[in-house]
Amino acid sequence: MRAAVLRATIAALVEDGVGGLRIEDIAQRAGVNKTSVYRRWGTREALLADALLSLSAAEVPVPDEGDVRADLVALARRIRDAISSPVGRSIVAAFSSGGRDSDLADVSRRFWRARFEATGAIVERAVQRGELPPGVDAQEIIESIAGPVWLRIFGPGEDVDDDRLARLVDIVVTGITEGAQEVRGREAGSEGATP
Amino acid sequence: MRAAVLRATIAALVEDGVGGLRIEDIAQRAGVNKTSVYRRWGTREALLADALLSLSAAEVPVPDEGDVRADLVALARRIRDAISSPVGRSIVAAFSSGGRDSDLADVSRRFWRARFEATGAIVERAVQRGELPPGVDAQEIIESIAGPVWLRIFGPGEDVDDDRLARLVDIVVTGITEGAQEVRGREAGSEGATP
DNA sequence: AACTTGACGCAACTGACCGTTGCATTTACC
DNA sequence: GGTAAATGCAACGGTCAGTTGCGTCAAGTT
Repeated sequence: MRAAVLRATIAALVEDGVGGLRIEDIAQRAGVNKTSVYRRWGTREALLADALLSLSAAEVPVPDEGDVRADLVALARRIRDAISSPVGRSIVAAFSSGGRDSDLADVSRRFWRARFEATGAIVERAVQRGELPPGVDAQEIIESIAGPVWLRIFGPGEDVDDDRLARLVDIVVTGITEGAQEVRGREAGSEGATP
Repeated sequence: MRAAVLRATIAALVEDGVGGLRIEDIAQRAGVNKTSVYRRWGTREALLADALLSLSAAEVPVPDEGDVRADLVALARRIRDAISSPVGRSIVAAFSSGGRDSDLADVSRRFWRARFEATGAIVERAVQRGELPPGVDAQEIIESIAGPVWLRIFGPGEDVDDDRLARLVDIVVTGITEGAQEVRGREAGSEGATP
C-alpha cells in the first residue's frame, strides 16, 4: 500500500506537475483514503521526497564498452534521454522546486551523489587503461559532460543530437589529456629553470 | 504601478518560492488591490511570466579582457554568482516549474537566447584574435562552460570555486583548439590516403 | 476464546485561498 | 464638463488543506 501511494505520487507528479499535486487525488489514485496519507507522511513535501527517494534507488546502468569516448557518449545519451522524458523532467522540476534545506534538497543530494559515484567507474577504468591521465577528478569529467546536456534541455529547451554529444565528449577528453600534458610539460620546464 | 506589481512579484517569489506565490500577498506588497492584478494579468502564471520577462530584459555585461580564457573565466564566475544568489535560484526554479509549452517556457527560451547571443561575442572576438579556430559554434562553447557550473549548483548543491572554473575553461578551450587541429590533421591525412 | 493494539476507512469540520462579480471612485482624455 | 477606462472595495461561491472523532478490521497476546 505504501508502494501504491508512492507510485500514485509519481504518476500525479508527472501528470499535474509539482504545483498541481493534490493529496486527495494521490490517495484516490492509490485506492486509499486521504487520511491514511496524512497520517503516514504528514506533509506533501515529505511524501514527495519519499516518492522521489524510492525512485532514485533504481540501479544506474553504467556503460562499459572498453573505450572512454564510447562510454561517455553512451552515458551522455542516457542522460539526455532520461531528462528529456516526461518522468525525468518532472523529477528534475520537483527537485528544483524545494529550497536549499528542504527534505527534497537532501534527497537531491543523495541522488546526485549516487549517480556521480556510479558513473565515476567509467573514468576509473579509463585511467587504468591509460586513456586518461592518473589523478583526474571523475566527478569533474562527468559534470563537464552532463552539464551542457542538462543546460541545453532545461535552459533554451533545444534538443541535443548525437553529433553534439560526440563533439562534447571529444572536447572534454582531449581537453583533459592535452591539458594534462601541457601541465606536465610546464612542470618539467620549471624544474630545470628555477633552482 | 505595473512596475510595482512586477517588483512585488519577484520579491514574493524570492521569499516564498514558486509554490507559495499568493496573488493577494503580491497585491498587498505593491499597495494595490488584488482585483486589479487579476484584471490585468488574469493568471498567476501570466503575471510570473511577465515579471520574469521584465527582469531578464536587464543588460548582460559581457567580459572583454582581451583573452579568451580570462573572458570565459570571468563569465563563468558571473554565472556562478548569479545562480547562487537567492534571486537567481528563485528565477531558475520558477522557469523549471512550468511545463514545456507554458508562458514561462516561452520566456525561458527568450531569456536563454538573449544570454547566448550576448555572450557569444566572447567567442567571436576570440576567433578574430586567432585564439579559437574559425567555424566554432559559440553557443556550444558557452554551454560547455556554463552547463557544468549549473549542474553542480542545482544538482548536488555543491559550490564551485574559482579553481574549478579555471580548470573547466582550460579543458574546453584546449579541447576545442586541439580537437580542431586533430580534425584538420585527420582530414589532411585522409586526403592523401583514400583517393 | 476473549482481549488489546495498531492501521485504515469514513464523514464532517474549520480555515485559507482562489477567482469572480457588482458597484463606487478616481483618473485621464476629449 | 462629459465620458470611458482603470482602480478600489466588499462580498460571494468553490476548492482544497489538514484535523478530528468514531467505526471497522486484522493480528497478535494471554
